[in-house]
Amino acid sequence: MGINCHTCKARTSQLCSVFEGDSIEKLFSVAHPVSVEKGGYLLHEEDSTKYVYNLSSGVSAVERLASDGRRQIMAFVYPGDFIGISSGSSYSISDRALTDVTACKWHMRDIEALYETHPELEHRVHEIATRVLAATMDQIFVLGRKNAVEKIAYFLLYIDKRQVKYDGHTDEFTLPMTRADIADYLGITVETVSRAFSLLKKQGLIELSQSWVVRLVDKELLADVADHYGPD
Amino acid sequence: MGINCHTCKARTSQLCSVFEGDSIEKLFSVAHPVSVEKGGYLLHEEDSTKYVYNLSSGVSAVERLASDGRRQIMAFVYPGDFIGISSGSSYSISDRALTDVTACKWHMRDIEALYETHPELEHRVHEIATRVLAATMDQIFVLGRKNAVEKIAYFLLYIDKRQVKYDGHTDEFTLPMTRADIADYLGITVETVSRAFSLLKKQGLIELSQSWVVRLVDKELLADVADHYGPD
DNA sequence: CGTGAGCTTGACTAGGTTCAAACGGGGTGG
DNA sequence: CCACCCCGTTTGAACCTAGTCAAGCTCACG
Repeated sequence: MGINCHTCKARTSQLCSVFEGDSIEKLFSVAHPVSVEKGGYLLHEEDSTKYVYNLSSGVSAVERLASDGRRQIMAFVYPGDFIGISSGSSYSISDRALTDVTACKWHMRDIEALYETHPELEHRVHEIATRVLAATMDQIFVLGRKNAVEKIAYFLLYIDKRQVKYDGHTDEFTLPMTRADIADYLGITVETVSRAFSLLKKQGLIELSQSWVVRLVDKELLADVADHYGPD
Repeated sequence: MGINCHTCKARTSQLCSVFEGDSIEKLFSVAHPVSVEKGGYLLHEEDSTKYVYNLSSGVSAVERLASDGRRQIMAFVYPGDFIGISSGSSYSISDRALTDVTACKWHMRDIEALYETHPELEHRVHEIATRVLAATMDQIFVLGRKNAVEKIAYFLLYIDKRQVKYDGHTDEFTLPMTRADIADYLGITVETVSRAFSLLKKQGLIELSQSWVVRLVDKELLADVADHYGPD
């Protein structure tokens, strides 16, 4: 899998950054590198919650699937992000790779063993949980109280904050997720996502060179739209 | 405020139960009892995150208010529940008392000081955070992928699980929140909440002796409705 | 007994879903 | 190499769920 801490995109993540310089080997020595190809699952609902993951490369989606096929994506996961925070003995969520993905997997027991020599580690794990919670609260507001266009504007700014930019173009990025994924993240349908993209394009707030390559032309205005769009 | 650990409804909460018997005084001695009357706020968005709260009596609502008046309730808080898990230096949420409320307030520093003598305490705090996260994930699914009737059925079962029952009636309870609160929790309008209640009543799944006194007649069927309601 | 906040109900509207068709681009096999 | 096909996307039109606006009701409280 060729994961190397020194070149890893997650090197500066909340977890790994506790270990400076070569001491990172202490953490890496108990890590189990995993790689999953696009469409596969890093994590299944029914899996035991013994393990936690730190994404090294690629993008994945934390999702829940109902018996009748309705899907809800809880979060998109980027390099350095954490997966596996859970209560109970099995996850109630799955994690699907949107691109080919590599990650470090740890037995939670091994992480906890490092708490003694690196007390800061425990604080970080706790910090990660509260940060995830804060992001989740944002999403609750978006799902409950925003209309389709506001949701898409919010989504684009959210992705913009996290996504690696193309070399020259500061505001252009490639979406790793399909329209269906976006729809399932925002609680709307594919068609509505597509119509909202078209509308923002027509208004000149964004440009789409390919359907999955987005350029944010006017972030200020986009933020206004994310705040409020509609009559008056 | 007359809070007394021995009669407190939160005595068996995740936090307090770490201290058995009279040792609870160690926790209580650093607590600041607070009481807020119906409609008041325990917590404001702009407040510092130094403090955490454990509700002793009453019910409150964790909410976020947008500048244009849109409100989203993140959770209803019952005795024993925690408030104040947050990242950053100020809360991005408020907590409004739905009834008269009493709570224990601690400086987070004082709780952390107790970690040394009671290591279990730190685990509990962490456990609380992950539990809150799990509940929040449930809500995301509900907001994103359930229709109005499913939302109400889900809501009633959710309240049923947490709410104190009337002496004789095992399945009858009093709602501390208004229809508007329910609407803001589920991301719908007051009218839609009211119509869904009427529909469930007409179908014989619930009874309403007063608009705020609910009896769940058939929980099994209600659970089915919460899972799926609509065409086919 | 009157008042008002909260709840219910009705009629209409609108935003989003559903169903359907057409488009586009990338990959495969002839 | 090109044609074809498939998957994801876009667009259109009809439909429907939930929102909006408005009126009337209930009940606790002064």
